[in-house]
Amino acid sequence: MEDRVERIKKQLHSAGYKLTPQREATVRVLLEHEEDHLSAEDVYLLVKEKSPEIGLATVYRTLELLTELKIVDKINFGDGVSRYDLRKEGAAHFHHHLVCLECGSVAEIEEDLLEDVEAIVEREWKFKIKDHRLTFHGICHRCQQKHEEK
Amino acid sequence: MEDRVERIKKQLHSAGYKLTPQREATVRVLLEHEEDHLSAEDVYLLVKEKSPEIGLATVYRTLELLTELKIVDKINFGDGVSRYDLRKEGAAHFHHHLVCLECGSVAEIEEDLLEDVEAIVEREWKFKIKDHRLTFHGICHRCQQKHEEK
DNA sequence: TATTATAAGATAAAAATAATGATTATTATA
DNA sequence: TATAATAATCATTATTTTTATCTTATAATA
Repeated sequence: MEDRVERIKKQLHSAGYKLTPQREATVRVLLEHEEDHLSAEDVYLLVKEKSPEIGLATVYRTLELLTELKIVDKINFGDGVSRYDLRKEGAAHFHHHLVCLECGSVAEIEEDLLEDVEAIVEREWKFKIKDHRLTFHGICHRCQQKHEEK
Repeated sequence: MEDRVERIKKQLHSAGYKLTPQREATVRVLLEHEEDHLSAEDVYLLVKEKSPEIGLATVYRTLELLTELKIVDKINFGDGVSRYDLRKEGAAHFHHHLVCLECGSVAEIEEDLLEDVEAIVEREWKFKIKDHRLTFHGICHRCQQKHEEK
């Protein structure tokens, strides 16, 4: 945990920014909720628990900054709010998501899976891929089982 | 064009909705701009050119309805606005996008490309896939050439 | 320490979307 | 065809999310 904060601090520094207490608090919330997909509002409320004096605008600005530095990814599952997802360290590519249409759960897939597809796209469309977003919408295992029980 | 409107009309009917003049005007705008990725505002302005009496709320509701019926897909490229994209007829799956980070152009890929990946996800994660979203962010062919010229 | 730059906080503003309510149009039925 | 029931519309307002502004505070540098 501490070393990850430390590394993010360095990333900020090398881009000319500082890890202020507010920014650190925000980063820590993101680290503590790595599995979730928090909206700006979610992050704000969680940061507020520990640092009640922080402002919403600061959280927004921090998330924007972290997105710019590719420390987090801003994603949208179609529910109207942007969500922020910490990039895994050393991950060349953004991970994928499985969004359950019934219970709303969001699972992550770390494996790349797209290597072949990307090779095809780069070759056939002459498009230089920098990043990708892949989300599957469907029914998660648990919700499928619920149906079977009936 | 006419037959596509006709088919969308049938899709609406079979779901218990009607193709009102306002809805038809909206659908026609979508058909005429199939290559673009229009925001609700864009659609509204275009529909207004031909049917100036239409209201923004109607456009929003129509787009919502069309999304519900899977006639259009609501997508988000991360720029804050939802965009609406007509589903290709007979397309079992939503097409993919190539978003250029430099010029902002959005190209479409009709080919599925994900069959293998989906098979893996369904098997390994026991996730029943209903739909997917795949977007590549990168540099389009034209922008790459611009660089080479320099 | 004085000066300058950067960041924070609070609030207001903007933008996008959704909801409401009154009115009109359409469809089905008598 | 007239009437009732339903559905859709417009105009407006409200809500939600995000961004901008302005002042104050903090930190870095000369």
